[in-house]
Amino acid sequence: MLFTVSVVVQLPAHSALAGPLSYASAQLLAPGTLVRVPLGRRETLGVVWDAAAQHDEATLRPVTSVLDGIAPLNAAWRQLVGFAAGYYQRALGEVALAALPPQLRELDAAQWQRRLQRKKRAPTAPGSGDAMAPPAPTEEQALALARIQAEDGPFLLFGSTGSGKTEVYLRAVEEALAADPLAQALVMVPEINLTPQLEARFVDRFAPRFGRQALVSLHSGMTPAQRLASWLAAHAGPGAGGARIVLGTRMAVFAAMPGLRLIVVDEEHDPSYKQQEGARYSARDLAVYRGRLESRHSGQRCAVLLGSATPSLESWHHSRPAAEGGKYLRLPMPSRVGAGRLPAVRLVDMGLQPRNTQLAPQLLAAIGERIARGEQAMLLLNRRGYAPVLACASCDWKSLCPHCSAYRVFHKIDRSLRCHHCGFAERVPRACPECGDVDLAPVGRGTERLEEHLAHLFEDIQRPGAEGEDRRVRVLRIDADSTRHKGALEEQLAQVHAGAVDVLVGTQMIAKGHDFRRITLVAAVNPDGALFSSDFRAPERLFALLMQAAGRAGRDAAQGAASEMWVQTAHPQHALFAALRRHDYPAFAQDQLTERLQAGMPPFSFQALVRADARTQQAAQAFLTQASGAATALPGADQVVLYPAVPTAIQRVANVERAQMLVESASRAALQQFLSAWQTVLHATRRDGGIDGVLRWAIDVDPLAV
DNA sequence: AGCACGCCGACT
DNA sequence: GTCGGCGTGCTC
Repeated sequence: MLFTVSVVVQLPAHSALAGPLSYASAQLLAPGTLVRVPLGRRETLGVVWDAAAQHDEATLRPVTSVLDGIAPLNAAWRQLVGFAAGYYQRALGEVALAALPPQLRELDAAQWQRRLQRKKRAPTAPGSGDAMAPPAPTEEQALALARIQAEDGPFLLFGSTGSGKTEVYLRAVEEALAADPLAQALVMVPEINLTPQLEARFVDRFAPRFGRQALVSLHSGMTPAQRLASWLAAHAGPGAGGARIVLGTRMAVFAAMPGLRLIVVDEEHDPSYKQQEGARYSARDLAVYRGRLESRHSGQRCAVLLGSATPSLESWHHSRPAAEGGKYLRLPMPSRVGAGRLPAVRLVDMGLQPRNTQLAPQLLAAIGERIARGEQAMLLLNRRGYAPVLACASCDWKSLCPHCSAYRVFHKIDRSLRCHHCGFAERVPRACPECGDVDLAPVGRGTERLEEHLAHLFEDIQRPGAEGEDRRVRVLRIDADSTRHKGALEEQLAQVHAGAVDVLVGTQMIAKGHDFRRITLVAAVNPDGALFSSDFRAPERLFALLMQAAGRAGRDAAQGAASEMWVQTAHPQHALFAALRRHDYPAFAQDQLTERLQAGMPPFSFQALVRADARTQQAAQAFLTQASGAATALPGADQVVLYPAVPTAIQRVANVERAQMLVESASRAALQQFLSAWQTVLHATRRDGGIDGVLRWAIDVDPLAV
């Protein structure tokens, strides 16, 4: 007797085979079982999806092998994957297989057996249990924890920088795990860079009690073997000697965890939670959905805890009072732990400075004072390289990228012109390629140039120190360029912590999460770009960045009162800065939400973006226009607005022209219904629409940048 | 997506 | 005369 099983395999949505495939099997295979199946000429990993049917069809190819020793993926996991595939408009198999560790795909039956044998060693003994006593929770923390215990959530922990959100996470995890020996917790952070310090805190707290192997990490910086090991430990669960706590980046939202009872999303506003290729899911939104699913399937609550000092406007809006329709429970923690006060915000009106002033004299003086006192300053400039453009003084040549509609950035360190979009790099020409003039001048400023400028300004200043000691001012730059090599970021951060740096210059990567105790002055050098950006979320990101940066300063109680956040701006009267000055996120959010409501933008409407890549801009737009013309009668179309096709912000990247079309609706359900119907039309338009040179297209649901 | 098959240019 | 370019087409 042969059974028929349906199996999902990795095939992209635009292939003719979108759904599960049918195979024959001698055994009855439970849904969620991992199998290897033949597909065309190759063999591939698949997941059994539906319950087996009983009829035997002789025509079906048989399942090659079953990955035994690994429990079937449970119903909650399968439903999460199914939901994500539907919501983000991707093939089921693509999402399912992308959610599994890549190495699992590569192991054939024999290799899998060998790995199983190797893994059969005694589990490590739990620790001795003598952890350092954690600090007593503050009143605010205790109150937040009590509500997390007592209510359903999802929760939005709205805690200012330094209010001790991490301590709340630690205790919430502790309580969740204590309630049930089989319980598991998932804790997510936005960036790999932030995992080591989070890991350290969790290991300190939990390794003595549960053993080190009870904590595993999942992020793209790990080797394939490590990722597989972590994933298997999470999937095995505490009952089989596996993991109790999973720490990770957005990919961890898909970790198989049989006993999941708590999901924490730290810095929930961070754009890194949105995947930017393939299935463009939001790990934060999926976390909320997963919490509901896990609760429903297990009959026990799986709590979801989102945390931020500057929540996304979506989450903030969701956490309005329940009487007004709010679905999340807001838990405010306004105070800073340890009496460290938030820094005073000082706005420098750059309109009053001579044109092209890079650093205002009063800011320089303030930095000088900090250095003289042996304190540190941090300068933020969101532009790496020396100058964003190199231009000829006598003709109109500029350092345009030959492959993109963008300028190549001048990097003085290796005298190169580098395109930050396609990677194309060349040595800086000796003379203008157009007219031969040797006078090529950098236009605008990046971190390299700021670093150089500061070194020059402080050339003759001596920092305090003993006689005979090298007392020159030490400037360090940290950005994607300075940290390209493995371990470089850690090494540079260590220098800052050790006090071997007086002035730190960097991009936003230094504003996030790192705890610099000796920094007492933070300055945003040129943040104005975001004030009048065409991206309606730019102010939200700027506010979050500045608040987060301000939080870097004055963490040390002794210095807190004197620490400062400086902002150089040509628009000091802007409402964003007024709110920043008062550290008043709620006021800022209220302003923004009012604007969004009036303009009918998210969270008061729902959006999707269809992006098309083509050989010519004309083809990319024609494809979208034609597909939209054929969409008027589709279900949901009457509640959906299709905007005209437009070139993307950077119209050409690596010689590919890109266009996009915004789709908007006041109803999420209508948008969903429309998009899934429209997929067919888009496929057909690509296939036989008669437009040459269309390379690919993709839908981005809930896009972050429109 | 892979991985084939399938027809036209520069080389062991 | 072959090796190999990537253009269509199929995979339960």
